[in-house]
Amino acid sequence: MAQDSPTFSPLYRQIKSLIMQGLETGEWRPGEAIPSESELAERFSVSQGTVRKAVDEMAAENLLIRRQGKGTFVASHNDPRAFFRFLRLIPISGGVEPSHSMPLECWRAKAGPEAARVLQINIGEPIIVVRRLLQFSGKTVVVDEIYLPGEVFAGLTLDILKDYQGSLYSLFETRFGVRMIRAEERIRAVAADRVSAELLNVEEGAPLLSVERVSYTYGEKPVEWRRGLYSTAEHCYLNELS
Amino acid sequence: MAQDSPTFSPLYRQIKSLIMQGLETGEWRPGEAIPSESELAERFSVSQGTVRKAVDEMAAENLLIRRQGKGTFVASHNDPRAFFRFLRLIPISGGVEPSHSMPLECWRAKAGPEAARVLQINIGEPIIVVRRLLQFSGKTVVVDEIYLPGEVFAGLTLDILKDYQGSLYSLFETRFGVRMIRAEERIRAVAADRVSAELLNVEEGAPLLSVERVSYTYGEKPVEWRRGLYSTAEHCYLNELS
DNA sequence: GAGTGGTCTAGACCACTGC
DNA sequence: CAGTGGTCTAGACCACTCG
Repeated sequence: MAQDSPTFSPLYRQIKSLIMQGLETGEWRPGEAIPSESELAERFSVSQGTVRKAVDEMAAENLLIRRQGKGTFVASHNDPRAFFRFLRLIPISGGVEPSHSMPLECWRAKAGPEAARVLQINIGEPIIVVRRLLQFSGKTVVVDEIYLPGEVFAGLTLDILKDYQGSLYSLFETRFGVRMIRAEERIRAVAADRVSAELLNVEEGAPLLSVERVSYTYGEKPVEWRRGLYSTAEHCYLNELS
Repeated sequence: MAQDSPTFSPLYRQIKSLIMQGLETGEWRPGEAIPSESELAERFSVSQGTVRKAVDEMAAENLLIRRQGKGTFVASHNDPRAFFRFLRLIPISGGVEPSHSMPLECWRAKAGPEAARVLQINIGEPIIVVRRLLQFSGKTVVVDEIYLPGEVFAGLTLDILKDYQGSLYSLFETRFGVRMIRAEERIRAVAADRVSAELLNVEEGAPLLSVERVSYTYGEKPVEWRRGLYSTAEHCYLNELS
């Protein structure tokens, strides 16, 4: 027999949607605790187990963080544990190195066809372009070019970037209320152009990793397009497959 | 107060271990169904919900596959849906291309220091080395060199590799009873050497993706060390971050 | 000790598959 | 229709954090 209710959605998913709404509307902000499971159960008139299943899924998606005895918290890029969530670069020699972001430029532009397509905006709409370096132990390992929709990040300047201590996504979150949830990276090998070669201190034409990233916020909305060139002389991109 | 029982392990994890044992010992083989939740609950003298939680975790780890109305099955690399689980290469133009593995050589050797370290065997122990190409739409995109512990894959020959229809991991699973569960890939950009350049039909010195993979079977045991050179002229390595 | 998340149970019912 | 996984409930108790 055919499926009885083609749009069947279990209760816990509806609860999940309601909690998602609370995140999107800012009812509960990154870093804050959401109400306890029993409170949510009462508010939504379901059993605690059903709330639990909704929260379980969201915790698995890195949207919420559970801490036994304390509560359930909205995930935040300010949390130092989240720092390497999107940066898969590690030193070949092993160990952990201090990293540092060094913004170079920040200017306004109009979206070309490609940026418009990726960011799902119209051609000609304002965008912001950022160029920056990423350094490990003082050595430049990544040169990034970052394209942001101007509407969302209105007011972003080089000074803001330079002054901010912490990761870029932490800045986006606290200053612009934009929380990156998910990203896709497309990786290729390319030859270093003259400018990048100089910045990365490698020969012109040396092989580099080209990492193109599109980041999404709530509702699968793309809000960042980034292209990075990684020098893999002393670092490598680590990926866990499972 | 300090934690009362430092080795506390919830019941569902113990059940999970028991089910894991069933997988490792081959009580239930890849592709087969494991007993129903109620059967397992009775066998282990726990409630169905506890079995459920154990199975949930294993399904999340791609060890088991649940199919409503049918049962719970041991994950298998023979399942066509598992084919792209470890291969993150896609055509830039989008779409799906037929891929084909072409083994070139297969010989015996003794483990050098590096292979021994990675595969956690002793230096000088027998290993098997395989060289092969991966082609998409008839074009060679990857050249792989694969190092396998000789003890585990005893009897592997070039003819076996050539005759087998299906993925390499599918062969390992059905013929040698070795199931790959997890892998780590370390990615760098390198310049094409003469031999690889010829095979991949690119210029010598052209930038290539170097993908080093270590694959693990049950018990975190490494059973494959692989180094691939990927031509990213028309393909790219796709990674989802979340 | 009060409050939180984490575990475990027992039972009812729903959705899907295949005979 | 019987058997499977999937959902939902209500309640008990455990482990952890903090004041």
